[in-house]
Amino acid sequence: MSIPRLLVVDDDPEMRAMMTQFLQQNGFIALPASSENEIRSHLNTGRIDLILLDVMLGDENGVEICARLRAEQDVPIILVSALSADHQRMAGYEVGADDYIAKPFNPQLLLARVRAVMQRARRSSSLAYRRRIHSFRFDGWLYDGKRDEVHSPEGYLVALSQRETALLKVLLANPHIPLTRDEIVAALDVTGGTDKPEAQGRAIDMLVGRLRSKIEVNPKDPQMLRTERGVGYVFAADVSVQEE
Amino acid sequence: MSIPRLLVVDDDPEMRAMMTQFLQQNGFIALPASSENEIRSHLNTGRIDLILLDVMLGDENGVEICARLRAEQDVPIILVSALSADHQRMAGYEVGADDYIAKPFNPQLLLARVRAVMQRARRSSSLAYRRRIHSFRFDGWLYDGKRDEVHSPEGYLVALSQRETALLKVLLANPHIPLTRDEIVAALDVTGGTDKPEAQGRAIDMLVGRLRSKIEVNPKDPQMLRTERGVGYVFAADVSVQEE
DNA sequence: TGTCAACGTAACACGCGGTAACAGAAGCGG
DNA sequence: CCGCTTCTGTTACCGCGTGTTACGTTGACA
Repeated sequence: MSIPRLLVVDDDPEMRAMMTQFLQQNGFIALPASSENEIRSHLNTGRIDLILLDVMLGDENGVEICARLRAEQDVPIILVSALSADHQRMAGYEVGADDYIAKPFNPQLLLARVRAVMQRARRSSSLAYRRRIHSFRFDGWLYDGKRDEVHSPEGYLVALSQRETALLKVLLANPHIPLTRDEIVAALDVTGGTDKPEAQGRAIDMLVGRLRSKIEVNPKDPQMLRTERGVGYVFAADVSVQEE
Repeated sequence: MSIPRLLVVDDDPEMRAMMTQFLQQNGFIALPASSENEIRSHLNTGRIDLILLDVMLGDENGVEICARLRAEQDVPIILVSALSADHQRMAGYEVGADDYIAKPFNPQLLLARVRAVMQRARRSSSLAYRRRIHSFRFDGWLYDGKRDEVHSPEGYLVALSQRETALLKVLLANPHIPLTRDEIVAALDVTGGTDKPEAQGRAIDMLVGRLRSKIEVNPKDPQMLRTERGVGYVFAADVSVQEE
């Protein structure tokens, strides 16, 4: 499956950072935004699968923005607000929001809602779903999101295990950012491996090593999957998204 | 559009009466039901636009019923429950419910949710209103629901057993989402095989294997019926509904 | 240069899932 | 009633992916 691209709209920089970070850790691509203009620019330039929209946006109003977007586009929207009063909720639904979450929220619940809404959207049209599948290019390599396959620069098909593919996807979604082992574990648990709650020993190191042995020219001197001593791992390749 | 027809499923007669009455007063046609059998009889005899399904149904379980219905039909479902714990919510969403309401609820909120879900269903193409979906196309293959037959991309008629066909239908109804063995078992028990209550050993694995051997080009490297280690099985083909 | 923690990885262990072989069960024709 | 066939669940075996452990290596820092 392709990696969902979410737009996180909140005028509080701290809140925005926290949410994007959390979503990134869980395998999503999360893009920050803070105004209606930014939302529109994102919608015009790239694919967006779902918008998390704060209701209180300084001088702008999330509910009204939601109404305007709904009038034009079919992108799923989840409203987020500190006001959980019923009438607020209703205002959200009446305006066409797909869901409504009250702040502060349980992160796991947020994930469940996001998935549920996206699942609904997917079910509603396999055509729209097909358009969402995309591929990545990185340093001559190609990850084909359609078939979940990886091709070397020479065109050979490289067989990666499920878990290795999952790791690669997490890296592709977070290029140039150092990921701690815990972050990777969190992201992989979503992508679907065995779910041990915590402390998986050195499983991540092994996984990284195995992936390196398959996609690095010289695994002893990794160029793409670099290690940041004391921190974690960084994907240092030039990553570009390949629209299908 | 005609007047929406809702199905109110609750085992408490008083609650049932209250809800149907309230919904009737607000312009809906509300039909009472108290068991899975009654739901199915309604779905078979007339149009139902949305089901309000109580989670606690005496000896039956709303969540499981929801899973089974979802496997076959695309009717919108709102789960209703006295338990509002987060994990309960998630169980509902995971199973494909369109929304989840905690009892006791604000009547106005109930109305808002019902309208929101139906609005969504309408927006998501007319799929929800095709009560009887007969045929599916998937990766060149054709499942003819009218004759319960499966045709290969080359046009050959492939003979599937009753149980294999049932599994295929469950998969077609849930493309791209991982189904656990338990979910598949639940769905199949309805679709009509032998009904052993629980724990069917590895029957599902066998069934999947046999279906693979018949519809996969290379059963050793399945492209459509993929396995998600530690989770279950995913139908990864491009599925499109074929209007009759 | 010595020390120690972090990292790489070989070797092992374990559990999930594929599947061959077998066993009932149900249908069918004689 | 008896074989024969077909369908389907059970059991057992095995391969493979993945986590664990152990040990060697590297690199930062005093």
